[in-house]
Amino acid sequence: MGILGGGAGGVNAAPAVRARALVSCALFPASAERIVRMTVKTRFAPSPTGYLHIGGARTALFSWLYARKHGGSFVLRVEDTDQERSTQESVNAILEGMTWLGLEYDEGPFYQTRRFDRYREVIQRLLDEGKAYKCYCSKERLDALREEQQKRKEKPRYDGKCRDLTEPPSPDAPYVVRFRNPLEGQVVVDDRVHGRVAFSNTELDDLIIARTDGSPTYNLTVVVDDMDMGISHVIRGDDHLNNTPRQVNILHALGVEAPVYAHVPMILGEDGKRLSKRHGAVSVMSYRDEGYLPEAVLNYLVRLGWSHGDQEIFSLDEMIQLFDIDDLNAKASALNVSKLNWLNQQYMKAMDPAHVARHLSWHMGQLGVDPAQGPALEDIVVAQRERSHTLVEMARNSLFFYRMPESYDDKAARKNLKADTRPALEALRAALAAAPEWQRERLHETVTGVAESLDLKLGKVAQPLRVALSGGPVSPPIDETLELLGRDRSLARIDAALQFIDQQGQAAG
RNA sequence: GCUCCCAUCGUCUAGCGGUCCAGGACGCCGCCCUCUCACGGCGGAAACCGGGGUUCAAGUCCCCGUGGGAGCGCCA
Repeated sequence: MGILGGGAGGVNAAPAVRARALVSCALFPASAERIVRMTVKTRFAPSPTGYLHIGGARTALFSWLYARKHGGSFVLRVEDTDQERSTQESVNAILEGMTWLGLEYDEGPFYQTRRFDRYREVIQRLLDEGKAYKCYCSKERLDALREEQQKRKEKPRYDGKCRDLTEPPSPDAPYVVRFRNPLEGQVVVDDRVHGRVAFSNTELDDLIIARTDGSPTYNLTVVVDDMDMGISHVIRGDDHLNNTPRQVNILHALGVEAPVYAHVPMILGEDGKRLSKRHGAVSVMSYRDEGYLPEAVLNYLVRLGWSHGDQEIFSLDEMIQLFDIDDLNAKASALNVSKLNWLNQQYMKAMDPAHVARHLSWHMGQLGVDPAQGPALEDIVVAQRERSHTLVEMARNSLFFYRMPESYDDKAARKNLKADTRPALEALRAALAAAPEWQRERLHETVTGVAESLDLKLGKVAQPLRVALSGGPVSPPIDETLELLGRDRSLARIDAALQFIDQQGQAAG
């Protein structure tokens, strides 16, 4: 079960959806048809000002899973209205991260900068309908206002000076457009992870929806896009929870229903503090660089804030089938590298070695090794996966299969490559040179044979041999190591070790 | 400062009023296995933030406190 299990997959999800829809029908017969037809559409809407953040990747994963589970679609939208900070490199980096994780989108990427005409149209409509107004207040006045309010220990907000203005102060005075937020009542958000959250309209002010240059702001573009794109479920970080009532008000002013919201908690660093660069791996691609399999990262992320009983390992199909927003935790969760390491190893052990080998190949390349010049990587994977947590670790520990170790591990050499062990190495060299068949079981017999003939325990001959072959105290079982390394390389390394022992002897004498 | 959110082992979590002297996982400790390191197996230490209620019964519901976090931009 688990990792490799294709199994039942998403097919089983369909009846569940239907069952839920039927319940809704019973409660709201009038809207039954609409509910049944409503297709799930989720979105991931990063702003391209950096890399794909691990927290962003998790909300993207949740959105993606939810869409997949319900046979809906997943939209990628690039929120690049801040033209100062948005870059194409960043867009590429985000796309690269999504691709590496395998979170393919069904629609998009849509760029907000290409939809300015549409936003202008909506802003104009709001203006025409009196649901928005022009504000001529200068930045200076606004700054002063804010400062004063803070001094008075009040929540800084716009005072509505231009709200009821009928004439502009001067014919071509510059202005921003503000949304006319309701003065009374409250906005209730039925959040799928936080439950019912009520905000009083008196806490909200008239936010700017168009800047002096006419460009739209975030709260406006989000609302227009979610509306136009038919987003049914907005799954995003809970740092947006406070923006939600404003967005709901704009949506209502536009005459549409708000989508379902699910504000997922943010991810914390290992120290429980807000994730930042100093925590190391914050970008998704750094997880590739550090040797994690995308499947393991996905599994790790899905378990952060979500669970299904005691199950720890989920195949993609299982995730799709079992994931539900209602099972999301409301508490922020801290990253835990040791658990990721464990999971990654579980995946390396359970997945098809050929698949793991493809990833390992990239890491070998990073270390300057051409895997074609040595044992098949698939075999290396099988030999090393039990003693590696990451692909980087696996690659480093496997370097000796592809090139002569530059030096011996100090401690290991002192203990195992010395005059005392020379006879064992010599005997091994002779026996291995004469071995009729270079094959694991035979090699095992050869090594144990040498040990017996010298009346030594296996460890007494295996360990010096290990150091001779690998340069250090750790390697796969000695027979396996020999088999993978091959006869020529093995003999050459024993010779080198014998020579090393002699040199040490001379130096000492 | 104001508003909103959050609170079970170190960490990720189970728990959806009685089955909890709180279960699982990672990590940690011990033992077993063993040619090294591991893997694996077995065992162990380790938590309901505090205080009030509600109830026959509270980790589970309510309130307050405390502690964390987020938002309050012509950023997104």
